[in-house]
Amino acid sequence: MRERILDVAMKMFSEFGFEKTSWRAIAKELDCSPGTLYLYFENKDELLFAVHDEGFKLLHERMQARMGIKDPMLRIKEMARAYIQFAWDYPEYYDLMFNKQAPMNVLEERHGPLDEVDETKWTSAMSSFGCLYESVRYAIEKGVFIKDEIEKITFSLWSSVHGMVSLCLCKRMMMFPNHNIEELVLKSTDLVTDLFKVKKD
Amino acid sequence: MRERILDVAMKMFSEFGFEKTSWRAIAKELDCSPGTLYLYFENKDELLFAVHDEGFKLLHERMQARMGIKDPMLRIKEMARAYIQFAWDYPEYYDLMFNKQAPMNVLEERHGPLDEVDETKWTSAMSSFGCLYESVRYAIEKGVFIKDEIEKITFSLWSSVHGMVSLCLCKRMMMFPNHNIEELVLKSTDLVTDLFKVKKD
DNA sequence: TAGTTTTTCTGAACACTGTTCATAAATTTG
DNA sequence: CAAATTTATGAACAGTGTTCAGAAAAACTA
Repeated sequence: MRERILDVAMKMFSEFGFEKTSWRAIAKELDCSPGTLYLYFENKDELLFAVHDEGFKLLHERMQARMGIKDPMLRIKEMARAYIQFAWDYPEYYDLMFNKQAPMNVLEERHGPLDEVDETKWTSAMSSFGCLYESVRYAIEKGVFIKDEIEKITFSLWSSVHGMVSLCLCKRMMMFPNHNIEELVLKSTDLVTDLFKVKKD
Repeated sequence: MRERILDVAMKMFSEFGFEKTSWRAIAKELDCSPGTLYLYFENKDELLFAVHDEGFKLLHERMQARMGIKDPMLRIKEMARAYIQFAWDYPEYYDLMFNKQAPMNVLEERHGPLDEVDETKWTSAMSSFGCLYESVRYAIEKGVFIKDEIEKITFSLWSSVHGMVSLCLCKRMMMFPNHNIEELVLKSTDLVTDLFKVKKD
């Protein structure tokens, strides 16, 4: 039953946006009363957390699938592409995973103040991040990426792509009229990634 | 009167967060009825748009103040710092300016679908962006930055910093435990900015 | 000043939200 | 079959943004 709710909720979130999908509407779609949902999710934030978690599982799948790529540069670029594609495919999940407060409230309730919650408490998100981290480490090891703190490089890379995607999804791209936005994102991602290459000439 | 409302609203948004500041609460603070506010703002989205606009004016002030810096590299770094500091100073405004839907709804109502709204309709935001764009152009002209499409570089740079700030404000930094987050942001911003320098040796 | 028009404001009412809880139905257990 | 336990209900609550007939205040006119 819990899975049925999650399933219906995710479909409705994808279709109408999760801000416009009310508790009552979900109940109606499932032919049950609003109260019933509370037997399976403590509140709306918990439902959103569950969706956010499923989203990370989907993202992780796509990133994990590229971990086999031997060429370090290609692997990172393909990962970035997968990340971007995920955002285009599931904009509502992406929003939940990286922008919204709601899912984080659950973490906060469970484990106290967020800045004291360590990475082991947010495993779904960590596994996706782990793919990128590991790939950056690999690229440095192979002498393809510049030598610097892995955390710094990983964070920079991730922030760049997230920033682009986020600005697009939040419709803050009016300063680039006459541009194919999705193409600009891909081109810029390539540019940034290339910047981390060691210069040898 | 309109300014008085805006003033009180901004203070309340800063203090309690704009999601938790209700129309009624603002009215109460102003000792007037909820209906009165509708004489000056058509709805909550318009109020949020006005706040978002004021936010951009503040940001633009800080960026404009750095336009006089002669050293291209230093200017861009100082601009990034100013941008970041703005986010730490006014997290609620930042959220409104770059993450939230609400203010964009107003633009959409006024000028149709967002992807058809050109940059002239979003002047407050454009002026801040213009500072960065101009500085990137300047850095390329002076031979400090690599030669590439200005749009691509500007977008990459802006996305990086926005991405970092955004991830911090949205509390998505648990993957970096034992890190001073604000320091990581500054160091990573420096790193990324330096990557755009032309290699001459 | 008195009367009329115009502007400003009110607060009850509406439709909606997430959430709670006594009650009822269904199911499992003895 | 009866008792106990699980599962489900839907009215009720306090909250949200928004609307609108009517009241108060201000401005203008005679």
